[in-house]
This record gives sequence, structure tokens and C-alpha cells, in this order.
Amino acid sequence: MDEQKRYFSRELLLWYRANKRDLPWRRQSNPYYTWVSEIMLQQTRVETVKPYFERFIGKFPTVEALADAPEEEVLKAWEGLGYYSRARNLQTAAREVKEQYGGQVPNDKAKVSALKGIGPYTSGAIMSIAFNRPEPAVDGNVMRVLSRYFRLHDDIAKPATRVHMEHLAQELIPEGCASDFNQALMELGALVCTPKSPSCLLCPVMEHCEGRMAGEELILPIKTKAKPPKPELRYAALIEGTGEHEGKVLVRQRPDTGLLAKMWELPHILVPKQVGIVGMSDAESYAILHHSLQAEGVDVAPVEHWMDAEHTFSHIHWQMRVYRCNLRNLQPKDNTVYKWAGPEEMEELAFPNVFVRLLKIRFQ
DNA sequence: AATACGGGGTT
DNA sequence: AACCCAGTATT
Repeated sequence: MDEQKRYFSRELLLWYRANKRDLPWRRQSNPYYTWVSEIMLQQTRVETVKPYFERFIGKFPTVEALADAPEEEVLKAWEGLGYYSRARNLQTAAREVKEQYGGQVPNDKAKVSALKGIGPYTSGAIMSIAFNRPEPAVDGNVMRVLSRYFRLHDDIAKPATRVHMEHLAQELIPEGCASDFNQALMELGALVCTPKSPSCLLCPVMEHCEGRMAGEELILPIKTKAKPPKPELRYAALIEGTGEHEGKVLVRQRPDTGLLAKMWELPHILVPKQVGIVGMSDAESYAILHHSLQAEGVDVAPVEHWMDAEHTFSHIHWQMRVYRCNLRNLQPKDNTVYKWAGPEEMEELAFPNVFVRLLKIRFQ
């Protein structure tokens, strides 16, 4: 191995040991904590994850506790974190670990990799961080750091690039220091070698960083852009309960698969594209909402436009118009479950953020 | 190899 | 408002 690589590993490790952050999942070594934190950290920032991790471990302190919990509780604990299949896969995998491995995360790369929701990055992170095994853990931070330090111009959006980076990252792990070194690599990416304006002058490996020496720290890593989210207009119905349902609104559960699977929502419809958006009269909107919801077994009379909301997923942009409606009849189609939800039910049912925000406004 | 799958941050 | 960030499963 050449001196540029040796220098990198040595200096990065020293820097990490002096600068590592105090994070909830680092307080004690526990493979279950490493696992939960790494799943939560997929596509999600450290500051967002912190409170979720604390609550989650409080509710489900062990693999067995998670395995034995009702799925709705796990989903509720994940509410607002996004990518909800992570929560369902995590519990499926916890049940597998309970049954097959006595509740202990196996110290075996192949067995960990075979668990639901654990791909190449997360298996490497668990093996290295929890068991100090010399496996690469290549996430976006690591690809950015390596692209810059070694001045690699490969497109990091391409799967082949990650494979190449894994070979390099594994080679760089100092003997017996996989846990600290892999965390050091990601810590540098998070704190110093940041996407926008990297703090090169604070970087422990600046002297031999080829990207910086070439003046390319701002153009690296190379990454092709994602395509923009597809716009969708949706009409939602805010249906107020009366009598015994006074103070509540009608909500329903989404299908078991696909977007926001098993989450709760206001009844709503996708407005057919041809209908057009701008300049549609209230009467026309009411008619569309009425007819589409009726086809789903929800017979309503729209009363007034209540408010608008927008929500962007990674691939879809929702523009929502919410109408206050009176319910005339409810005959749920294809096993869709409807409920009346007030503030109390909000504590039990898991809603995606776009509906959390709307219902918070409704219930004040 | 491309797409589905949330939510939040910065500029 | 436009843009950026980023793992796994599925197809």
C-alpha cells in the first residue's frame, strides 16, 4: 500500500478519536443499537434520527421486544421518519433474529446480509461498527470523501462505483481498527468533507487530498442528477363527525403495499390529468370529488374549500386541495378500513407527515 | 440499470 | 421556489 493511503488511514483515525461526536447509539456497544441506528440513518440526517432512536429504544429495548411488538406500534414509532418499509423490514428481521439466532445479532456477514432491509452498506456498518470486522461500509459520505481524496471521477450514482469504492475502503481499514476507521470515514464526510462547502483547512488529510490539490473539491464527487418528482393534483375530504363522532374526522388506512403502506390518511382522490387544474370552479371540483369518492364507497357532499397543502416525496409532488364535506353514506370497498379519529386516535394511528400537519391544524 | 420509496435541509 | 442529500427492494 502506498504512503498516501497509509497517511490517510493513520491521520483519519487519530482525528476521529479526538473529535468523534457523542451520539445516543455510541454510548455503549450493542449490536442491536448499531442495527437500529443504521437503519434509521439510511437517507436520514443524524439530528433527525436522535430523538427517534431514543424513543424507539425506550419502547423496544431489545431484539425480542421489537419482535414481540404489534406492527402498528412500530409503524407509529416510525411516524414522520419516512421510508416506512424500513420499519416493517426491521421488525421482520428482528423476528428472524429472535427465532433463528436466539435474539442475538449474528457475528456473521452472510447471515446479517440475509436479513430484510440490510443491504451492502448496512451489513458492512453492522459488521464493522458492532463486531470490529474489517468490512467496508460505503455510504454517500464515504463516496464523497474517497472521490475527493483520491480524485475519482466515477459517477457515484452508478452501482458499479460503489463496488469499486468498497474495494478501496476495505483496503484502507487499519489492522484491528475497522469500527473506529469506518465511523471516522463517515464522520469526516458529515463534519468536514461536506457536500457544499467542505472545511478543507480543518481536514486532517488535506495535505495529500488529490481533489483539493487539483482544485476540484467543489466539483467532486461526480453525480448525475435525479429526475424531478411527478406532479399530482389530489382532492382530499375533511369529513367531520356528528353525534357520537363529534369532534372527529374520518380517516382510512392505505393498502398493505406501495407508497405509505398501511399508514392512515384523509380520504382523497387523484384528480385525472385531463381535467386540468387552474381555473376550475368549485362546483366542478365538488363534482369530481363526489363522483370519485363515491366509487370508493364514500358518499359525500362537499361543503367548502378548507385549505391547500403541498408535499414532495422523492418521486412525486402532491398538490392537495382539502374540502370540508358532509358524509351521507359509507360503504367501504375492497376491505379498506375507515375510522373516526380525534386527538386520542392520533396518538395510536400512524400518519405520514402531510396528514399529520393537516390534522394538527384541524385539531388545533 | 432504472425505478419506487419520505422527509428535510440549504440557497 | 429551486436545488441537494441518499440505502434497499423490486423490476
